[in-house]
Amino acid sequence: MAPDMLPDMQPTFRALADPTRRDILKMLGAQEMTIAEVSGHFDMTRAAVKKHLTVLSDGGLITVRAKGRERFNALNADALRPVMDWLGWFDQFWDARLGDLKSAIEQEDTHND
Amino acid sequence: MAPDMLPDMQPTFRALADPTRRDILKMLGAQEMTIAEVSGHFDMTRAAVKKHLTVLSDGGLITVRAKGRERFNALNADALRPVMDWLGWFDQFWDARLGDLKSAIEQEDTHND
DNA sequence: TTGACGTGAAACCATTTGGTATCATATAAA
DNA sequence: TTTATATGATACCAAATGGTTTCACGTCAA
Repeated sequence: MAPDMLPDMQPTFRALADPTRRDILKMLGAQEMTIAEVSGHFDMTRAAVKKHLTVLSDGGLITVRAKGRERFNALNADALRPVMDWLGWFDQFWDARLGDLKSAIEQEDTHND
Repeated sequence: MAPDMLPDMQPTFRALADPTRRDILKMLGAQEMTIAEVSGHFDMTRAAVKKHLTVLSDGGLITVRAKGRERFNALNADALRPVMDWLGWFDQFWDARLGDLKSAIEQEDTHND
């Protein structure tokens, strides 16, 4: 049972720390978009949006597919898994108002330690 | 049914974006600590740690209780709730490997829209 | 009362960050 | 082929960030 190589979450947490980037992620949840399309939703230059997309890509949160001269940016929600897991550690300190749900999850995840 | 005032998650996401601060949060999960105690675990000055604690406090992630000349910093895990909720929106894009758990959660949370 | 101790706060510094403008390059269309 | 389009990349800038040092202040103990 070698310990799993845990991914470096830092670029992901970093990517999530900016509100514009969080908005972009939600937008990409609806559909994949080119840089120009994403830029159309914000009051900033395409270059600035491009930088945000690079940070999101560094965090693994989006994937880029090239087609001709266009680049389609798509959400990669799986990159949120390590973040969710990290946050999940703090479940033990929450109020009991979600007790039912919590115990269900813990039972399901018992083998995950 | 007035829409809930959603908290400003930005200071919380910001606070989570730094690895030192994430480490501090986990430390405070074990026990509340003074600044000096927290500082003892890091290779940086007390002043630097104090700044991190301020950022964590701004994000609502810790509470500070004064006793004499000491300040006890305690974890406030409830501030992670909005973050978890925000991330939870992306569940719909995950693989189905947790399908059982997911559907259980969704059923439980149906009234939460 | 006099120190020692724990903390707060300010000034300062290098680096990072989020934005801009500008130019280069590859592809699509006329 | 020529031109328009979509993107990449670079230089530049102001502000924020993460760290330091230094000093002031309240509290506990001799």
